[in-house]
Amino acid sequence: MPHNLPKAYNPQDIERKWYPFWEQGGYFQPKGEGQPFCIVIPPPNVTGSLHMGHALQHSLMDVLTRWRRMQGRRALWLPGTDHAGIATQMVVEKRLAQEGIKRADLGREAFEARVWAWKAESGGTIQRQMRLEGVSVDWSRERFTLDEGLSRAVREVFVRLYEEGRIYRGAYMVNWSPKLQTAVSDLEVEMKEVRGKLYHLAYPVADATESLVVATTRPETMLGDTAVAVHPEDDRYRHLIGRRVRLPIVGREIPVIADPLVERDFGTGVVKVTPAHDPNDFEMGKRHNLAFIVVIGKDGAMTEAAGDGFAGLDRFKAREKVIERLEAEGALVKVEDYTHNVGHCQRSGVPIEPLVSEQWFLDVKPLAEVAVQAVRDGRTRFIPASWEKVYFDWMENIRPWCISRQLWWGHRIPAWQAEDGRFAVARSEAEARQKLGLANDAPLTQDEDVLDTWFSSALWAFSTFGWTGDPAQDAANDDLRTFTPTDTLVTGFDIIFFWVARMMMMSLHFTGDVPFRTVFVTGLVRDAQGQKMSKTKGNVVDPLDAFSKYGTDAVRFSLVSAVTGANDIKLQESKMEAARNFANKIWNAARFTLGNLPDAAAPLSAEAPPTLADRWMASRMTRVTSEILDALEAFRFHDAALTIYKFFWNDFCDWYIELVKPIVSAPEEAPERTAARGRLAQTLEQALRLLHPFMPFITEELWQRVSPYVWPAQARPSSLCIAPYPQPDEARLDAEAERAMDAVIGLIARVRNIRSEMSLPPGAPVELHVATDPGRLAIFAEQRAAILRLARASSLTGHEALPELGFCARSVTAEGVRLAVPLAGLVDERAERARLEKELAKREKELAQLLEVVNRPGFAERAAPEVVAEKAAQRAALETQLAALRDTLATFA
RNA sequence: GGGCGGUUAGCUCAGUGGUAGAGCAUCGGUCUUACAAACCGGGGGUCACUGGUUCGAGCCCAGUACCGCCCA
Repeated sequence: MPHNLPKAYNPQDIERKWYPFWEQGGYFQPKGEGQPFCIVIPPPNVTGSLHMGHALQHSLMDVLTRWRRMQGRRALWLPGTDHAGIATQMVVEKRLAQEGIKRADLGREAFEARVWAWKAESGGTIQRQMRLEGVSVDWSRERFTLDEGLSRAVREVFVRLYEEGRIYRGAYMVNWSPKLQTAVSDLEVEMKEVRGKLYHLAYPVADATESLVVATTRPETMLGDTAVAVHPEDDRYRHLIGRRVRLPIVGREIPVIADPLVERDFGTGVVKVTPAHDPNDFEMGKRHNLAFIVVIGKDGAMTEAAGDGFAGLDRFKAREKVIERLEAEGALVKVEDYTHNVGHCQRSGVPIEPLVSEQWFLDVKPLAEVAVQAVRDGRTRFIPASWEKVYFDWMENIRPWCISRQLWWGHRIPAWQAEDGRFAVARSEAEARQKLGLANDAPLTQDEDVLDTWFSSALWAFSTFGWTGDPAQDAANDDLRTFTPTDTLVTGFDIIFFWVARMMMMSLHFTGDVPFRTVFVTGLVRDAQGQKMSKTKGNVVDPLDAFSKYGTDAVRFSLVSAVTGANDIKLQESKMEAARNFANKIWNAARFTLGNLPDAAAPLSAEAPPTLADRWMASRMTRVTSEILDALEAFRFHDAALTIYKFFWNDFCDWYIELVKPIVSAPEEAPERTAARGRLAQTLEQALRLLHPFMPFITEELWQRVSPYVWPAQARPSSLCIAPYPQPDEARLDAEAERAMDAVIGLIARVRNIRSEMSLPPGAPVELHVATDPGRLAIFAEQRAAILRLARASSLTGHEALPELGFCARSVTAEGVRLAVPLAGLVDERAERARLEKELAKREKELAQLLEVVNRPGFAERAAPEVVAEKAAQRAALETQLAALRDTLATFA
């Protein structure tokens, strides 16, 4: 017995040892001359740790990469991490806060040093965890968004976009997070329904007795109102256009303007205009040359301009106070409950303050058009394709991207200002001086802001390969030439806008090609109840806990099996348990196989011809292999996983192993035994190769043990990861063997059913009589031993027609094979009669359903000929079965 | 308000227009020396609803209800 496998599969024992073997063996580096295959990883937060979403996506990427590598492709899965500006800075600030330190106390340089220190301390966690996942990434090509190379790419891209006039700087309305003290992009604003109030305020018209009533949800901004507006075609107010109203509390006189942006049916149809604090008002303010009065500062508190009694108050406190004052002045007409959507900072949760601020913007519109076209042309496709519409909709309504952040952790904007106030955007300080025509020692100050993290992520698909932007250098860059455009991106739908769309734009703009050919979109991993996992809910499942509980292979398999389209996945213990059981099944099938192999690990000769079971197995293997390949090519992960699961468990274990058992474990040496053992080893070996992308650890462990019996020593690959992925071999398709096996399996199943239904004692041997055509009888005769053993029969007698056998249990298989099991003395006749009636009823129902189809008017003429023929065959088979059952029942009367 | 997705067995979900499937759960029986994390057998479904197309609809079309997500 050339193995010492423990009886039960214990994942811990085997999962530790293979990753170092693979990594040290360099198996994950692209090799050879095969067609390249490349995936770049969505870079996780460098200081983060693994969650179930990673586990899902990494499992899928690993399936694809390992599969392609085994197919002989020059496969590269490039890993890396993201500096995650806001998230990381927040964590470090929180840690500093525990020491009672504020970021401002430290100053920029010291703070940055602290972040790097934190990165050094916590960094590496996710890489270690990824190794536990078994991901076949090439660590030698690992990248980090703040690496020198990637940073250079960021500067290059920034400078070029600036020179092209696509990046510009200016004071515009942005989404300001008073908590984070930075601008954020539109995407980082989450609209939340808020139950608030709608305040109706009366602004008296100057030199008149009437008032205009405006409705607002944010009365505190009235301190900064510089107009009220009505719709130009609103007859109710037409006469007031151009007049002035007096702002309560403040006393300022402001104009009544007409603007088509005003919604006539909102409130009274008159709106207050606060150009400095509302995006719509900002537009109106510009159109009508209104004054911009900033009454709310970046800290969310009222400014001096808000006036006495308000300056310094928090914006929400100020609201209360404004209301008090308005009420006192009699300007508060009414207050009603009002539910509306308010933008909140996605990261910190606080309400966003729209305010005007000096920021850097990227005009993405022209880039978006190119990126849309690439998907329309099919140069990049989304799977499922329905996401393309989402992508188009967003891209077609895209607005300038605010790319500057008032943070310290990130890529500092490559813009320098001279003492005279002029500034230059450049790749370096030296270049800036040159551009400004300054001396080498002239003082310059670099822009304080950093870039949105997603700006560097947008370059990920080419910056990671060492792109420089210099045509000569890039042409000489092997990796860049070989692996871009990459093949597949696997990512969540939640970052299609943040990341996928922006990579499309940047890659197309700077490399002239798409970043990837296919985007496979995944859903969210939710908890067993379908709730989104979150720390506050406490329902987060740590993948590492799942790995140690069920085994990494099992968790991976359960995740991959759950992937259908981009549907969300509910993480269920029962699914992981089932996968663990599957791993155990594989383990034990290998134990059986190895336990029947000789000590000498060498390929076994096959001097005996293949048995029916062998031919059937080979044929099934071929079919299953092509089904798996079809599924993988089409990203149907669930189908691929389920196909191999059913094949391994139902075909290989339940039938093939059971059928070869007596032969392979025969006590005496014989060519048949050697051949059977060899074929068993080959089948297992091939199945392990099919399974490897899904369950890398257990398959490597077992393959290392069984492959020496299959591969000649010189030809044997040193690892399963580089062994060839099975190819369907048409020559091994054997319809005849499949038909014969179906008959054998059908017969055994009928006998087992009789046994169980008649409650025959499990050990009681039964005599089995069968009647069918001579061809099948010959098959049964040949398979006699197997039938006797698996049906637990003591004898098998073939007949042309069943003879008089006394009291029997009788049945008929789907193929029309009649069978009888004499039961005299074992059970009473009524039980058998009841069983037969039940079966008869079942078949009659089937026939009735079938006849309904067949006899439908028009069926014969209009249905496809194959279908008509198939139905006819089914009908004949059913009628044969029914006749047999009725014959039998007649003997009871 | 616009768009997208979902509604199939007790639960979670598959399902290419041709007699509804899986895993778990359930019921009955088995320690049959690879595996009790297993084996053998069984039960369980007006495929949300209403129309339409078709010889034939879980699948295609239109609408309704409920649930979820995205965008405004």
